[in-house]
Amino acid sequence: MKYAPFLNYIKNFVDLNEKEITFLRSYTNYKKYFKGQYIVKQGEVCKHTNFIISGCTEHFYIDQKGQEHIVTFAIENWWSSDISSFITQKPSDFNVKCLEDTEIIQFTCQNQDEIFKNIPKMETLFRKLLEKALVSSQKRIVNNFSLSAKDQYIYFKNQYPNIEQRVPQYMVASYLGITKEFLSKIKAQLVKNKS
Amino acid sequence: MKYAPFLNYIKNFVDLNEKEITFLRSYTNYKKYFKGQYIVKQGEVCKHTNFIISGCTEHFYIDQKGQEHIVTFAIENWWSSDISSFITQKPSDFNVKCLEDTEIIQFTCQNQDEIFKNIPKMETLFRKLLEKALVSSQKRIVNNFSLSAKDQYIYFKNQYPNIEQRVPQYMVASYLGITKEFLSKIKAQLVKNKS
DNA sequence: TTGATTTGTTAATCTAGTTTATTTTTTAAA
DNA sequence: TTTAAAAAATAAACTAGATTAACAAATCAA
Repeated sequence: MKYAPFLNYIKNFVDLNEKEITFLRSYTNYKKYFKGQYIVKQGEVCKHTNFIISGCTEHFYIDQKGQEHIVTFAIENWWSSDISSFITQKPSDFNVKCLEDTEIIQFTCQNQDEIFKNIPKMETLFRKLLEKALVSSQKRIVNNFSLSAKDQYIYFKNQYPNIEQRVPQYMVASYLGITKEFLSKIKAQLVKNKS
Repeated sequence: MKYAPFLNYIKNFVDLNEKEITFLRSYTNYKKYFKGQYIVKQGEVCKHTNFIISGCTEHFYIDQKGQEHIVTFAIENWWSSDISSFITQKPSDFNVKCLEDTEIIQFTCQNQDEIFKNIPKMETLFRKLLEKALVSSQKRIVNNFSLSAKDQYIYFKNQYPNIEQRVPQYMVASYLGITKEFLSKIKAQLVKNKS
């Protein structure tokens, strides 16, 4: 029953009856990707909103200078897509790539509209999820303003304790917006000060 | 008719009938603030979502080191509140202060729920507004990653051409996350290179 | 109309984080 | 089990932007 983790997640927020669950299932679909595969590609339209039921993804882009920047990671029970491209249906500025074998439940823009029309509770859920996502995006900007690289790293570890072990260190550095060399220096410093 | 700019704004996105407009008006209220007054105060709960019909506000916070950071400005036809505090009804980490005399339409959390329950189109509108807000918040993080302070300033001027003339330069610097001295240097440099 | 406060400029010095280069450790494939 | 490739550590030279300080305009209150 591949849908179970998805339906359990939804159940945390809203109660759906049998009919609504059936509807939701018929307007979404399951997909499996392998490590290294792309779910979204920079330059192509992001056609789906994806919910991760297992695995781990990185969201990154390549800037004009050819530099790669990781915007975020996503793991089980997170949503993973490029909203900007999804809502405008224009080419995406981002890549979503699997760092592990990854299973998702996904739905298209059209199907999302149908879901919201037929199950208004789902639109309320999404409105609330967006509120939370906006709050944490703003929080990240604020941290960028106020915290040193070291404190941002500590904040990242506290907020996402499960992620650091699953991704290479140079990716954490990229997420933090610093070089891998500097993160290495920060970690050495933290180890020294602890003892 | 103080409500006109607000209703016109709404009309850009959704069609409301007379009954819905009446409902909306009875669940919102008009308020006027003078230059220098606070709409939201750090440490107090943000009780309203505010829509600016005239004027200009700054959203800022004071960090542990006592430093002030401007997170954003807001002018006519923008929403202005602290979502985090509004949705949790916990004390806000931010201040919203009027940089000019400012007129707003506002509604409480409870009334927002009533509005969404009675006019589902309004919840759809807000869901879409939140999507856009999230996209532009993410864009700001991306710019922070990729652009130099100079290019971020240029981006700011292009994206918000109306704001720079209305606020002092040191506030623009604060918004950009740089010192006023450095912004002054950047501007001198831009003037020199233009000629 | 003047003094006081707010805003903006310039320049010297300083520092958090980058760049470049080399070495070491870990991982994974054969 | 060996070996090549990927990831991490270390260190020196470098730079974008901060800090400090002194001063110049502009605005405002009285």
